[in-house]
Amino acid sequence: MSHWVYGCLMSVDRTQVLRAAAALLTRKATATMDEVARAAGIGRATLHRHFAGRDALVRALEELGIQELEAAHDRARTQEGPADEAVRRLVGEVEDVAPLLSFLVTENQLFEGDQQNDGWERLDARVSALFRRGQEEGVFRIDLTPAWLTEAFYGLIGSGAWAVQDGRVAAKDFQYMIVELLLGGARRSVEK
Amino acid sequence: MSHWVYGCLMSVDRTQVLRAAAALLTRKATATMDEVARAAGIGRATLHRHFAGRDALVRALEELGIQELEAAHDRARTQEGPADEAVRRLVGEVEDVAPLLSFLVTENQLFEGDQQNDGWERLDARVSALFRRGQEEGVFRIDLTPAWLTEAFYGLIGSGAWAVQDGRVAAKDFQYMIVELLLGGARRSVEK
DNA sequence: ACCCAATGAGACATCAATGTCTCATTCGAT
DNA sequence: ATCGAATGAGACATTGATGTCTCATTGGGT
Repeated sequence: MSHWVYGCLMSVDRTQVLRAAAALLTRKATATMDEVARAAGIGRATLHRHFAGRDALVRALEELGIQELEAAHDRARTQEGPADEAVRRLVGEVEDVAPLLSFLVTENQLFEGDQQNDGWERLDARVSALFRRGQEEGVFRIDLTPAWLTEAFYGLIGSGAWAVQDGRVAAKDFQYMIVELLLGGARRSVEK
Repeated sequence: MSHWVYGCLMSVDRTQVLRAAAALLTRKATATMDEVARAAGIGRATLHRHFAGRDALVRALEELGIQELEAAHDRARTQEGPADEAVRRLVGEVEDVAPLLSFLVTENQLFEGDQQNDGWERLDARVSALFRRGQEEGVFRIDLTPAWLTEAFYGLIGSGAWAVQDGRVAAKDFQYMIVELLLGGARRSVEK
């Protein structure tokens, strides 16, 4: 009586389950394991066989997110060319991971600093280094610290992801809106 | 054997309980009712007598946050003077409510759009109107929509609040960092 | 000095999510 | 065709938070 959409037995695709989980948890962060399982099209028992518990699932999502973010950094080649153009490329490459990133950032704030994944530090360091490089090359202003620019970067990515999801911003404008605000600000500049 | 810090019986100060709850939930959004009660220095039963349940508590916090934000708007006189200066004043006035605002925004994202508090629409409208005014007066660029600028405003406020709480940004720099990034962006402008 | 409203502490039932287990089923590999 | 590994469905116990209740205590108001 059941109907299988595609591939029903033998070896559940772990990555595909993670993507389904990310898609759901991104929209509803409080979704239960049962809901995640249904969203992934598998049984709850099977979900537990692959991920020991909710924590394990979230950590696996963390791994996935970190991997994709590092890949985005690599693709954006953030160490090459003018820093502002590198930021633009980075935002563009990060777009697909933005909702997942937003979820993970919120989730991380709940963790009381006990055991953080090292990946975050590496990513923070890469973003921070990009802004620092921009400052040293005279492209970015020096009165805003790299730490704050990094924080703002994540914040705007998250805001952009939510705005797109809620339909307040068109998906095609995601990169432009974020980059223009992050680099140029809201004030109308005289020149340009 | 017990020691009362101040006022131990008769008529718990509702506002003070809300402030304690806000202070705790801001740091740990998943705190239980029991933890909230302890943080407020009252019994769990008493907490339940004043707020029917967790939902009621969060809604009361929403009311409090909305009231304080509207008060901040009033104090900032966002309809007077140049729009960019009005934004600067607004950020300054909003600073104290920032952590609570951050918590409520996250909490609201979980609600599946069922019953939203009207206050948010009013606040959104005020912020949005400020940015629109700035555009009409030629102070703000017109290629970034007021809706996005509003979203970014909230996002940066939240990022700033977390950055301060985690010690990545000094509390005294809160207003400056947010305003400068929001209005001027990270790019170093030629003039100025 | 008395009374009563409000509190704190704790017992209790309830509920939802979790994690574990069993068992029949189904397909892939041999 | 057969075997076996992995699955789905569901039962079950457990845990943690919630909401309700009782009762002794306290202190302000009269």
